[in-house]
Amino acid sequence: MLEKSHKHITCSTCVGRKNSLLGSLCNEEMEHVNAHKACNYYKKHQSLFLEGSFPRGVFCINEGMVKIFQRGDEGKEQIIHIAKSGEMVGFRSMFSETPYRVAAETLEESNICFISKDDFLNMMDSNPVLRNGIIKELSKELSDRADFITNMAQKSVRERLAFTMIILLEIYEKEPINLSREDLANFVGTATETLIRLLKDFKEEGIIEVHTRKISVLNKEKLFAIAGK
Amino acid sequence: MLEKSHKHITCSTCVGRKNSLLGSLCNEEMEHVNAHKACNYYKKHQSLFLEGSFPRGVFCINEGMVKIFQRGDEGKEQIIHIAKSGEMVGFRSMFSETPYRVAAETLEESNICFISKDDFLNMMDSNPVLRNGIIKELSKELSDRADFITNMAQKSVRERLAFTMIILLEIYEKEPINLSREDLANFVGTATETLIRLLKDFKEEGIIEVHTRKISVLNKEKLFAIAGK
DNA sequence: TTTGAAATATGATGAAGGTCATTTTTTCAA
DNA sequence: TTGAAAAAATGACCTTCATCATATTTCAAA
Repeated sequence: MLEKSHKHITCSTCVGRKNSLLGSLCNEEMEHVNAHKACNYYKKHQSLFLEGSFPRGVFCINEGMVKIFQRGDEGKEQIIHIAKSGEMVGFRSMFSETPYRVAAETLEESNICFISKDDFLNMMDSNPVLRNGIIKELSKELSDRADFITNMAQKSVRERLAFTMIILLEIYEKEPINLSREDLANFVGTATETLIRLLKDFKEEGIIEVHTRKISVLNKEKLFAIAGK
Repeated sequence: MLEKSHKHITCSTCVGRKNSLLGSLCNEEMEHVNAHKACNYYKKHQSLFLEGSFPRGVFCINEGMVKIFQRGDEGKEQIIHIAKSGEMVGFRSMFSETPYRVAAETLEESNICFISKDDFLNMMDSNPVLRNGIIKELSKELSDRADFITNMAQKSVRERLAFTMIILLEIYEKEPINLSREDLANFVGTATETLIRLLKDFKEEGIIEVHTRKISVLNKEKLFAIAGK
């Protein structure tokens, strides 16, 4: 149930928390976060932060989806990651004490809480499990991005689309993939027209089914085969 | 001076240490590392670790250069990073407790020390400055890789070559860039033939000067202009 | 110094995919 | 419900770059 007002969202009942980096907090810590955080309802296409701005804390997604992207020289977006319920965004640049080099924007209406930099860093100092979880997460993402780079460099758009759809399948779980063609193209790293043509191919090959903008995967195995491994 | 035997390299006299993540160690910690680490001389093109193997510790480059790369489906390498004196490699996967998804290999003869996982993790537990340095480094690399992805997705090979040469300029400092055409192509993410043709263009445009395999940059500004920002 | 292998270089060719123009469909607010 | 704007789809065209073939140069070992 999406809370459309600015009402407070209680950490202890947050659906995403159990699988999140904050799952390790003790009751006392959680209560502290709960008392100090700010909760916000975001409409579709609202910005969390912009490239170039300075991090003031971390965003914790209660419900909804957020794209993390960079704008290239000609203004075209490259989506780096799509974050969903339970994930935290905005803490990577916070550690390096540099301006954001990526931007974040909701893909759908979302409830997102904000924990201040000080509160978060204090918790990290005092909670080794949280700390190690963060380090692990950063390391995992580094590996993911290495894969991303290699895919970009060596795979065809068709292969990358298949790979991207597998990732989106995990993000959207049972739901059909619900992204604009442009966002999907910007995730795959191609032109919108090319993406649309490839979606048509996939449709004709019986790999996917499309209802207006929503895409359902019918044949996951074929996707794996195309993506290569 | 490159130590060509397996002689011990003393941390306190290590040229790279002052700028390294281990710069924050106190004397006691440094002595402990010094007493427990293993030092090795590597020939050119020797492997530090392979994709799929399990991390047992971190490699600390005293002298030399190491390429970090992934092998794509057709066996073609994609170079993700080139590490030099003072840098540590191999700790990213160590934190995530997963097999390496990248491989590391020397680009030239090198002296590289090895610190065991336990020793390193213990230090991280007890030294907050080291810990924060690591987190900061991981975050910085995440940003760099986001740039890398966006470049791959949106820039032409010519633009990427210029960008890559700027990075290499920082790595090689005053020295001419000394990489095989194949490695350079695998860093830029293109075919070796295409890379060679572009180098010829750069040469004709007076941007670089080439002596056999060594490349000197004559006009850094032009490189920046081509790379775009 | 010679010789063979590896690295570098060049040429020819074609496919992948980007761009621009235009049409069709969907969405959303009035 | 309708009309306008945004999104999606299609077509035509052309540039970039990968691939394959082959030539030339460099390097190291005999």
